Amino acid sequence: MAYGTALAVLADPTRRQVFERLRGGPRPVNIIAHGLPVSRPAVSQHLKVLKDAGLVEERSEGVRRLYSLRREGLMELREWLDSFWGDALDAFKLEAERSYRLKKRDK
Amino acid sequence: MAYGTALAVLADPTRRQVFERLRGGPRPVNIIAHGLPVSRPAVSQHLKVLKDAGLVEERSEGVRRLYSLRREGLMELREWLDSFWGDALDAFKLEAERSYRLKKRDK
DNA sequence: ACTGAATGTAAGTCATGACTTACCGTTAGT
DNA sequence: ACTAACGGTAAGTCATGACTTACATTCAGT
Repeated sequence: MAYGTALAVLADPTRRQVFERLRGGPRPVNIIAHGLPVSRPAVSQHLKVLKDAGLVEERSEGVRRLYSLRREGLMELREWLDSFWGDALDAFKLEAERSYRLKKRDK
Repeated sequence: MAYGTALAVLADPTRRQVFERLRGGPRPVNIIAHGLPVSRPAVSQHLKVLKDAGLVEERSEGVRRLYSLRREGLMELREWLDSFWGDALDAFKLEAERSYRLKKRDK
């Protein structure tokens, strides 16, 4: 039931912002917190929650701790979502690929 | 940012149960509530939230109100999830299709 | 018209969890 | 060794939201 955890963890807007800031690659807490509307400790707490949920991983580098995305943590949630399209799934996949190609093109 | 709403709404386990009970087709509140660990009014409230989020739709039939899934309400969330696999998306799609075929086979 | 089934809504309670500030540990540089 | 930067943790506050019970509403059947 790990998709339930992922849902709960990503439901919080601030925590989702923290998560999204990791798209561009590993970042230290300092940088992640900069510009966010909450304090640095709050970001630390969010990162802990994200880490416990398997959505983020941590690597120590000297005094810094670099956090990065764990996309695998999203897999179960994705599969759960998929499960709502029964036999329509194939058609949906085609649609998803189409919109993906469109996005790719006008980049 | 409707995917944020979907995340928040589906984060609650009870509400998710309500949502999942609609997989089998439209159902009245009565039936949905039966067997759930909460009262019927609680289910009504959950259904309202789900409806406001566009995840569920309601059709009146006499004194009954039939609620059913709105899968389109999940689309934005799905696209947001997709966006985490950059160029690896194609590879992932193949993987998703593979596991889907497997599931289909041993049904 | 009355009754009962089905459901929404109001009001109030209570737990959870997202913050804050204060503090502590650890590493790097001088 | 001192100091400053980096970051995790403790403790306490406060708002949100998931429940409950009680009540109001609406339709179907007799």
